[in-house]
Parts: sequence; structure tokens; C-alpha cells
Amino acid sequence: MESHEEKTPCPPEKIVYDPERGVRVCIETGEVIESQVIGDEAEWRAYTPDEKARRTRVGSPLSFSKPNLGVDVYVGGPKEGGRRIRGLSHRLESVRVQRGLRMGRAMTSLEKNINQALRIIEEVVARLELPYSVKEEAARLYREAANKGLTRGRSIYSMVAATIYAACRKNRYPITLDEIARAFETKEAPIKREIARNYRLLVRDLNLNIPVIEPERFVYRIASALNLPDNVTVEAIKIVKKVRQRGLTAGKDPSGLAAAAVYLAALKHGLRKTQKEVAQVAGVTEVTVRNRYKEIDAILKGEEGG
DNA sequence: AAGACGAAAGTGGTTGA
DNA sequence: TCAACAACTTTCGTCTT
Repeated sequence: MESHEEKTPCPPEKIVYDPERGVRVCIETGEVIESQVIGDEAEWRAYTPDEKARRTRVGSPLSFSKPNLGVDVYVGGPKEGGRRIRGLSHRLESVRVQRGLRMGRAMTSLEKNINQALRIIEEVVARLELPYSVKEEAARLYREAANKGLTRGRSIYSMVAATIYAACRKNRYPITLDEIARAFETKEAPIKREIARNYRLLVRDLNLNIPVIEPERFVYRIASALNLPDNVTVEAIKIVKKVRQRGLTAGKDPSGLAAAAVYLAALKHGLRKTQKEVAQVAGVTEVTVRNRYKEIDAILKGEEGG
């Protein structure tokens, strides 16, 4: 499980984007790789063979996140008198008209369902400032799930939430279920439990291979949210690495472990944060932070002693 | 008074007979 | 299908700063 990591100049998969500060950092060292603002620039890394094929093809790539895979003939276009159409109803109308002209028949309920889901994905992804790759993955997963009949009888919101969560996990983007649940409007907000259930459904029935997210990625997010300096981040990452060598990470919530590491690292540098604060931004409870912290402390003490 | 601590009971999921 | 199990949460009383 634990790999021998040599000191190589940060490989691409070790670099994460922090939307709050607009920088890329290495999860190995916490080092800032670039400082210019990235914005919502696309990540064109290919994660699967078919993705690669799609992206190396000549011509504009297919887009899973657009109705009809983005190959619609545009009618009227998204602009009107030089201005973007803002209202949702206008956009709906636009989509409907395009559809109607192109296909000469009404959309099936499945198509409607998928298109609605795609709009929700669009909104939520924007709200969470998730990378383009995650959006595409989520859209692709939703299409696949819908075509396999997995969405029938389930709330569209909770299914969308689950696909976004799965897309994040698949692309190793550190996020908690809580954050995703919170990104929905309160009225139709799916319950965490449902999202988790649907997520498992997706993983099982779409045979998804979800990599384990390294606690390091959460370390960076948590430290950043608490405005902790880079040296604390580096310290916390060191702690995580030590702990991993002792095999404490298996089966544990990575964000809980990361939270405890950040808490301990801040403490070491005299920048006291309460367990409550750290727990809150990490999306776990104080108790979990405390438990991990105690376990980490025991390991670290044992190491010093000899 | 706030924070840290630990015990105890509860939740929702996994595993294995 | 059921029971044991692991991880995490909720709640709460008690120290500590």
C-alpha cells in the first residue's frame, strides 16, 4: 500500500488546484507550483482510453455535458443582440427549439431527464468551482447510469449529486459528501444518505474503479481554509506520511486523518486551532479529529522514544 | 467560559457464515 | 438473511486552560 516516494519534481498527478487561492500546489511538499490564476481552465488530462481518443480526435471534441453530446446544430445561438441569454426559461426554450428542429419529434422522458440532469450538473459544478474534467466525467456517468435505468425511481438531484461525487472521486478531487449536498438549493437538496447510497450504486453497477484519495489532498484544502501558512501544510503532510507507514490510514476517512494532521501541525507551530474549527472545515466531527489525533500522537511519540 | 477529553449509545454500511 | 463488525456521529459529563 505504501509506496516508496523519491524526491522527484512533482509529477502531474501530485499537483492539486486550490480554488481559494488560485494556485496549484504539490501534495508532496505543499509547495506552490504556479501562482497565476487558473480560473475554470479545462484540465485536459485523459483518464480513460476513450477519453483520450475523444480528445485527440480532429475537430471539436464531443462533450458529455452538453445535450446530444454537443453536436447540435445551433439555432439562433446563445447570443441575442450581442448579449448572452441569461434567464433559465430562455435557455430552456433555446434547447427545446434546437431539439425540436433537429429531431422532428418530442424528446423521450429519458432524454428530458438527462438534459435536466446536465443543467443541474452545470450549476452545481459552477458553484463548487470544480474542474472541467470533473464536469465531463459527471455528465458521462449520468448518461451511462440513465441509459442503464439506474436513475429510474430515484430523485434526479440525489443522482446528480452522486455522479458529481463519483466524478470527483474518480479524478482524485478532494471533496466531501457534505460539500456536495450543501451545493444544492435547500429546497431540493438531496440527503447525504441518499447521495451515498446512489454513489455506491454507481460504483457497483457501472463497475467504477475509484482510486483511494490521498489524505494529503485534504490536508491542503483544510490548511488553506484555515489560513494556515505553508510550513504548517508541509508539516501536516509529513505527519500523514509517517502515519501511513504505520498503516493507520487503511479504512479510515482520509479527511478525518488530514484534519487531525493539520490540527497537530498547527499546534506544533504554535498556531492553535480548535478541534471544532478544524473538524468543521474538514467535514467531520470533533470526536473523529480527536480520535485520529490521539492515534497519530501515539505513533509519533513511539517513534521519538525509539 | 471555552476547549479538550473520553465514555456510551446510535447510525448506516460491509462482510461472512 | 442475519449477526458480528468497523468507522463515524451524537450526546453528555468531566477535567483543563
